[in-house]
Amino acid sequence: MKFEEAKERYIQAWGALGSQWGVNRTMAQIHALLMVAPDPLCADDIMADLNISRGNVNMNLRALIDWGLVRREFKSGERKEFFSAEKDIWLVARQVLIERKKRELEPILKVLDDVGTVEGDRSDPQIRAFIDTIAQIREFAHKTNNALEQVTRSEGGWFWTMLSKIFK
Amino acid sequence: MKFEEAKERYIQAWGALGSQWGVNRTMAQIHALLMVAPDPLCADDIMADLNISRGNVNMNLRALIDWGLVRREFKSGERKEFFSAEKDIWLVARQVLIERKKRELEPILKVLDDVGTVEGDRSDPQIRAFIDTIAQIREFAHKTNNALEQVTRSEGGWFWTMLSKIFK
DNA sequence: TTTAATTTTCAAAATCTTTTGAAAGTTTCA
DNA sequence: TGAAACTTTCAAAAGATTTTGAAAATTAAA
Repeated sequence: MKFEEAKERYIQAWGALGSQWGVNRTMAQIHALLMVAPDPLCADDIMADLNISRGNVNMNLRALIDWGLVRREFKSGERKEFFSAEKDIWLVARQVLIERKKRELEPILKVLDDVGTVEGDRSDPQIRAFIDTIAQIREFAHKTNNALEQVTRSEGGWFWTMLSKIFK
Repeated sequence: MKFEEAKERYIQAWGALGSQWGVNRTMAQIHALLMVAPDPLCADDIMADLNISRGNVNMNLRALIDWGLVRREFKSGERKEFFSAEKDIWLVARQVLIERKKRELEPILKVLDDVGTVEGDRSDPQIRAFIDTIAQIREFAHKTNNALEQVTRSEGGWFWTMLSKIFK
């Protein structure tokens, strides 16, 4: 396979993966592009490579920065901004876990804690089933949250450690 | 909080969570509803509860069955079909991991294996960076795939086991 | 077989999300 | 300061996804 074709296939696949996991396809594609770029890229580079508008590039770059996956870079002698992505995939995964935990797991924890305090007749099968299932989900969510907390605390080799623990 | 309000909050939150993770909001809501229902529900029950059309209920129920999260139930003396969801949240999580692994992780593994064989001048920084990053992602993806394979193989208490290993 | 109950399908409509592009804003340099 | 280079914003357009609802298909009882 030629380089251009391989790069295209990889970027498309990464975009599709993002889509399936609720991440904007273009955001994932920009991320994919930056991950394989040997040097930081500017907005025009990304516009040309992915064939998208300046506004689109700008918005998605800011989202990536907000997710902690992309950094602004300043090149001496250049007026415009450049951007680069973390290349260590373990650190990328860690950062994604940290953000999704904060953005998605923690808010639902709050809801589960709230609705777990429902008042009502516990002999009503509707209410009893609700309370039981919520208690179970709540326990699961808290345990998952704690596990992620631990796992993302250690910066280096955390996933290796975890994997070797699972397998042994 | 009253039961109806709590149930509503929980179903909305579950739907939003699904959305954020690339799952149809209504599909997640139907799943949420079935998880707290003490007995199997029929299409009309779900239509009434969530205020959605019959076609919508039908399509999303079939998707849930396809994901292995909902079962058809037959009630004696009743002509219509009823539906129930697995209530053990650990088994639900396991099933979701199994399906996402199959649907999303494995296809990208194939792409990474393919694009890793790119031909070209390794002294070109573009090509070198591409090959290096792909190799890293590929290793990560394969390790994750193997870990999930192991973790989802054991039916009971798998997650507990994993969690206790992470913490010890 | 006929009829009634129920489920499934899918084209069109509604809704939601993403993208564009041009105007406004900001920064840098002469 | 003024002008050029560059970035940001956001309303409108395009595009994608979801939902509806009525017709077709299926199933079970009479």
